Amino acid sequence: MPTIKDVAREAGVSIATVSYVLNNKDAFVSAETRRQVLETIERIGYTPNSTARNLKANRTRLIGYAWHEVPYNQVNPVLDRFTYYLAHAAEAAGYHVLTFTHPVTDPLPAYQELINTQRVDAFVLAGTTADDPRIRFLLDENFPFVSFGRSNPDWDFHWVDTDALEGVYEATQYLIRLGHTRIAMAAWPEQSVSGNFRLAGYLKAMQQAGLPVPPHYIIRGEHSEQAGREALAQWCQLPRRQWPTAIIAVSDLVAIGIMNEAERHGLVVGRDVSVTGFDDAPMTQYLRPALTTIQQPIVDITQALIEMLEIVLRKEDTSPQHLLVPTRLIQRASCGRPAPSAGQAGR
Amino acid sequence: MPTIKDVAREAGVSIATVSYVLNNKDAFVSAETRRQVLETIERIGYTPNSTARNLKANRTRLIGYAWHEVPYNQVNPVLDRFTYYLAHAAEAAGYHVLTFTHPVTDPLPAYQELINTQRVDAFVLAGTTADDPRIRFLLDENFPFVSFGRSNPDWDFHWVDTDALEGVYEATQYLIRLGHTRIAMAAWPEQSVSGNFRLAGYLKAMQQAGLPVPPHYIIRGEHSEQAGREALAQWCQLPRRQWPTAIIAVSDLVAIGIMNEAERHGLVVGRDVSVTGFDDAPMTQYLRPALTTIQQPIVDITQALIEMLEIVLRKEDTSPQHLLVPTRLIQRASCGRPAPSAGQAGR
DNA sequence: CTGTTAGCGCTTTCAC
DNA sequence: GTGAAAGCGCTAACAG
Repeated sequence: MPTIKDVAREAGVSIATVSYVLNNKDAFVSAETRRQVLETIERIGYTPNSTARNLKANRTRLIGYAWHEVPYNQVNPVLDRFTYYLAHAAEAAGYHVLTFTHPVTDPLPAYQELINTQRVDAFVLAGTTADDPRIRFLLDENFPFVSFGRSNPDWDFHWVDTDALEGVYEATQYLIRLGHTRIAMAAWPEQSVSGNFRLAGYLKAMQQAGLPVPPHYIIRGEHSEQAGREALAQWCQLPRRQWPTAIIAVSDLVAIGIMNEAERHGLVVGRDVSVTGFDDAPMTQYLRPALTTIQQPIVDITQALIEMLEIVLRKEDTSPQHLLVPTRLIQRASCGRPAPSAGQAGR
Repeated sequence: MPTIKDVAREAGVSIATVSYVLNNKDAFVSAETRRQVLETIERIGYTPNSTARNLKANRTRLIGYAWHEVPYNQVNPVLDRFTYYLAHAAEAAGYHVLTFTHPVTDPLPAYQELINTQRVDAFVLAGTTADDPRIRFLLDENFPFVSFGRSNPDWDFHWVDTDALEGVYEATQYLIRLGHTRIAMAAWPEQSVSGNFRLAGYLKAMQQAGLPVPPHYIIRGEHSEQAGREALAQWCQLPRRQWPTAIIAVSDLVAIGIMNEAERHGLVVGRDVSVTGFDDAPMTQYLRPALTTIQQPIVDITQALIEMLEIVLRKEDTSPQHLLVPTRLIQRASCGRPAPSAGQAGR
């Protein structure tokens, strides 16, 4: 690989001059010399060595992003896409993404190591939780990062998040417009920050429409197919005329559990019971019936994150920025009007 | 961040000495000095700067891996997992993965750029095709890489691949053992290297069992749900007693199309028609019926790739290595015995 | 305008 | 055993 020295020698100039044309310090070099250097660079096929540049500039142009360890048979559909578009957005800004892994229960050493070795300039976080130790840690370390997802309201850091509250609010309104009055929600545990926003959207729509939300209409469970099954099974134990005619699931996976269990109970999804999910996971469009769901605007989110990161890395002392990105309701066959009898029964 | 100079000053030694203890050049430094330096390093919290080390050593300890651009609503389930485990295996070997993107139709500039800027030490390729331009390019450039997937047989490079032929062979045998005789296959276009191995596995089992494979039992199509639907629709146009009672799909997505179309034709999958997929995509276990499929041993593959890469990077002049990793058949509800009448009809 | 030079943080030869 | 010093490839004062 040719170095700056080779270019200098070949072009008959000093390495400084080469460096000047490389860095567009046009004022420092005559048009003619510039032309010559450029020609030489082209001819011998020279590209600056990024390691050397980075050493000099004390940066890496690398952004660290941790994969979440995931059980073999479970995948977070959103984060997969997220990683791709993050890399894409980062490249447009002149960065690359360094992906790393860590044990779910003990993420900090991996971050610490990357900071200590000065391997990355910043981190992008995803899948944040309440009291997220990573955020606390990076805040303490005063190391640059931006987060996809919120955490504790009193922690001040840059984040971008899906406006899940609004998204679920709209989905619920959609069900109400279809004529549903008995709408239930399969939610996540109370500790889940994002789960609570989704729940709040449901509650907001129900309240606004003056529809009752009996306590047993909210069932909390893990992020699993099983949790969806159990929720539906529980609702099916209510007296028939109290059965919800529509169900908001906190995620696609939970929605799938609900759909599968509905089938077991002889219910036709989209007719006897309407179901919505959240995420627009890859396969959901091919489910029978195809799942109505709330799509997260991953492309917008990754772009916003990188823009924020550029601000952070420029060290302009702006106060932490926050951005809520709107979702999109993907209407498919899993939702329909309530059966006439069912629709009335709630009144 | 403290540097090696800080350590030297604090410990009252030269930076050379610090470097010696850092690099375990034990012979060069007395036990006592060594102890002192270590203590100082610990005290001031020093970690060597990786950029400086890499500049000196003329390497990056970074492995480039390209995400495949993917239509928004389609995800390659295998490659998502692959990326995670690749990062994991790389870390165990002291490397990190740099993920980058490129337009599907024009991958080379992205690789070229990374090589020229000396951003990475090597590449890992995935999703290889026949005449894969990336392989040809890297071979020409003589740049280190290993590949998940084969390409042209006359190109000599390091690869690891799923033993898809054997996997489909076993799956077909499984269907034969269940009593099926009219087994069809939804395959990929002829240009697909991996598709052809899968097809060969099917043919091998059929031939070995002495079962007929009429030409219309092999339908080729793209990697899409639609392709699966179209294949089944075509088979359904045959006289009823020639309908296949079992279908090997070249991928899960195609299998889903087959299942969905079967439903449209009033066929119950697992009873009237058995279906197998390939990949064990995340959601397939939750389909109704759950999909019998062939799982690729991603963890083994990534580990093997990294091991090979270490050999390549050590520049030991071993001839290119190849490794075929066995698959696992995941038996679920989409396969059953043929209906008695159907089973006979083929004879 | 152009070149000389110091140095980014580290490793390693070579003297002592 | 230890340290001085050269140098990896580059940038940017500074001098001319």
